Amino acid sequence: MSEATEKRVRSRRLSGGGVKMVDVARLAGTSTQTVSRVLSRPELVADDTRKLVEQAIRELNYIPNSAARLLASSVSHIVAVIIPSLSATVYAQEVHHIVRVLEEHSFSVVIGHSDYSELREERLVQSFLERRPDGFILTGTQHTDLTRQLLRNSGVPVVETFDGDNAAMDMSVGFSNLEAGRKVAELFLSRGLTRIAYVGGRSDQDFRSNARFEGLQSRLAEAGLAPVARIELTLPMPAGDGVRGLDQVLAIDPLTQAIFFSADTLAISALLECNRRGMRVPEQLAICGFGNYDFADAIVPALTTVAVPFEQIGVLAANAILARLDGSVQGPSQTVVPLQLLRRGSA
Amino acid sequence: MSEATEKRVRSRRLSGGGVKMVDVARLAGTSTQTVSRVLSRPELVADDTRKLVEQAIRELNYIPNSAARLLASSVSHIVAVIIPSLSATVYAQEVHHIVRVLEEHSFSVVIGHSDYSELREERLVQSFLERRPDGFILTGTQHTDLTRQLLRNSGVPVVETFDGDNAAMDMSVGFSNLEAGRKVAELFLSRGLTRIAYVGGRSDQDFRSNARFEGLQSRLAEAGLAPVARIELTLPMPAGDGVRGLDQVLAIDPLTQAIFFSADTLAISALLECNRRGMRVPEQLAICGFGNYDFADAIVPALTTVAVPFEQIGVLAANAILARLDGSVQGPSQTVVPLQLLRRGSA
DNA sequence: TATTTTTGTGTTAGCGCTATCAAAAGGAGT
DNA sequence: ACTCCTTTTGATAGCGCTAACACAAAAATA
Repeated sequence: MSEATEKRVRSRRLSGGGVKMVDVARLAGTSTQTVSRVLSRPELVADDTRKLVEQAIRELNYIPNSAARLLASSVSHIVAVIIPSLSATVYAQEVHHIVRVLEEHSFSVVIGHSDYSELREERLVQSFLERRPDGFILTGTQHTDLTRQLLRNSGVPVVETFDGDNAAMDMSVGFSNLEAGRKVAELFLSRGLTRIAYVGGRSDQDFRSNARFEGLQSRLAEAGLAPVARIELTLPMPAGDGVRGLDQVLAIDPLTQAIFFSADTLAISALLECNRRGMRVPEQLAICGFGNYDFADAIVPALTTVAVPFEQIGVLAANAILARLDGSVQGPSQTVVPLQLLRRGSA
Repeated sequence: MSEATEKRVRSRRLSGGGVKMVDVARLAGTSTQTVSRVLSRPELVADDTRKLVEQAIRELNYIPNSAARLLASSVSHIVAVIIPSLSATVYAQEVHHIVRVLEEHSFSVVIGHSDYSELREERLVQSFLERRPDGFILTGTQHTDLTRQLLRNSGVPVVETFDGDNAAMDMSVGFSNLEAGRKVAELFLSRGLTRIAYVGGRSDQDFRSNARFEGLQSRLAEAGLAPVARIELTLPMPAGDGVRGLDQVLAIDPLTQAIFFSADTLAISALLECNRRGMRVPEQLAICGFGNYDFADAIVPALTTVAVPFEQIGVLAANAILARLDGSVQGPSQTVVPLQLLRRGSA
């Protein structure tokens, strides 16, 4: 921001409302301390005084300054949330519920996008720490050393989400991507399918997709099989990438019998493309998605997929922060939410 | 938060890092003012001094306290965004781009959900004002009187989004819902369809859907027609509501020839249901959606819909705030982004 | 050389609030 | 009446930073 800007901003702000606690105190005929108490611990103030103060607050349209409060009390009532991107529905869903729960407890949520980059995440953590948040909610367990160090030093409660396979820094709320992969392998095997492919995000970007692939691979290995192809798409993956993934798989092995897509959006667009091409699903090609997306059961055939309780993850993550803050829970914790394989028409 | 909580939070915070600007100044052998300058206007500091200070900052892992900065300078670098809900893709998209643009200019975004309620919006505005944001981005132009008054008093730049039909408080970035409705009516009329229904949100919740309906209705009226049905669904509307809307329309008039759905999610689930029931689209029933959702052109038949540049709205809204803050733009402004009717298979 | 201007840095006084302690007022017990 | 508590309120001193000015040193000008 330019020098001129700062000036302009300040003068605007000063000219605006500008009612302070002293003004309220004066009008109510009390000290600022009493006003402060009415706001934060009204039970300590006599009823008559409290009403007087509340009246003055209303009359003056007084709005407390949270910066001054934070400075004096070191409580910000802010929770910082960093996700890869809000344009992926799963994260938007998660954040929705985080915001919902935290709003009820009068915490504000600040949001940042890591864009699937640890380095961007690090920068965000650094910048968010300036606001002295009371909690951090991150995605995944992959972070730079500096990120870890900064968070540890700050002493802020941290929840890592979406990864139930790896050790967390502090608290974690996730699901087992490994298990998801194994479940899908299990399903394909039970149908006697052997030529199985995987389509997911680039392995250097999408660590949780890697775990799903590993789960798939390990279960196949136990049956003496190996995936016929693994396609890596650059993040973020628009729905249309599903068709590209499908084509790449078929280019590698035209006789592929089953594909596990790391996201329902990909699976759905691939499935619809199969319909258009007259490729029969699941007879000719079985398709399994991940996430139980909105339209997964509306299309024909309905999409077989792994249901993940993303909303629940958001709620639990928010609650984990709250529980730590009010002291009802002390140490680290790891919560793993259950997955459900939804067997429908496509596999 | 309980009394015990506050104590715990404070003691945690005090024990944490706790490096302040004086510590940096001491180590660098300068005054705090010089450190402050290195952070905010490094060009004013001699190269040697600057390096010394930067070194000290790194060595101590110093992280500035934005609350103290705000208190002293009245610039928060926060923009508050209030949307109905993050679980609706359109708003998630918008917010994604708001966050993206503002992050680049080192602004933080705090998010709140109005849940389609003016009263909740009012409460959020009140609570966000405590953080002294440098800007507000709201959804729609429908607000309580107190909301307007608070915002006006605060002097903060405000952008209202998604509504290009009504007058804005300050700045606005939206599209004409009215025009959208008229465009769709035009399309149906050009196909010779006369029995036309509308499915959207409840009229006391979804004001922008109301405008779309009015557009539809007014254009039909010009042709001497009237909608055969208007279905109002309670928000938020999950995709499955599309089928309910479809059923309600057919219950009122089984001979309905065309339906305009106020959101693609509804239209898509209705269209897929028609396929399942063997109802031919568009011959038997034409369907038009709104929003050009992800899978709109992947289904069969492809969904005819109104494309709205939601991303662009996010970008423009963020830029409007930034432009106002750096003084390059002064007064109120209204930006109306263009809509595009995408004629595809379903209508 | 004397004088002005520019550049770089330090000093001081808050920003608006809360923690902490002090103290006054009222009530209960002896 | 007296002490001892409880309840309620106020005075004071920061929280960590920056704006505004003051001032010294260096550079430019006369």
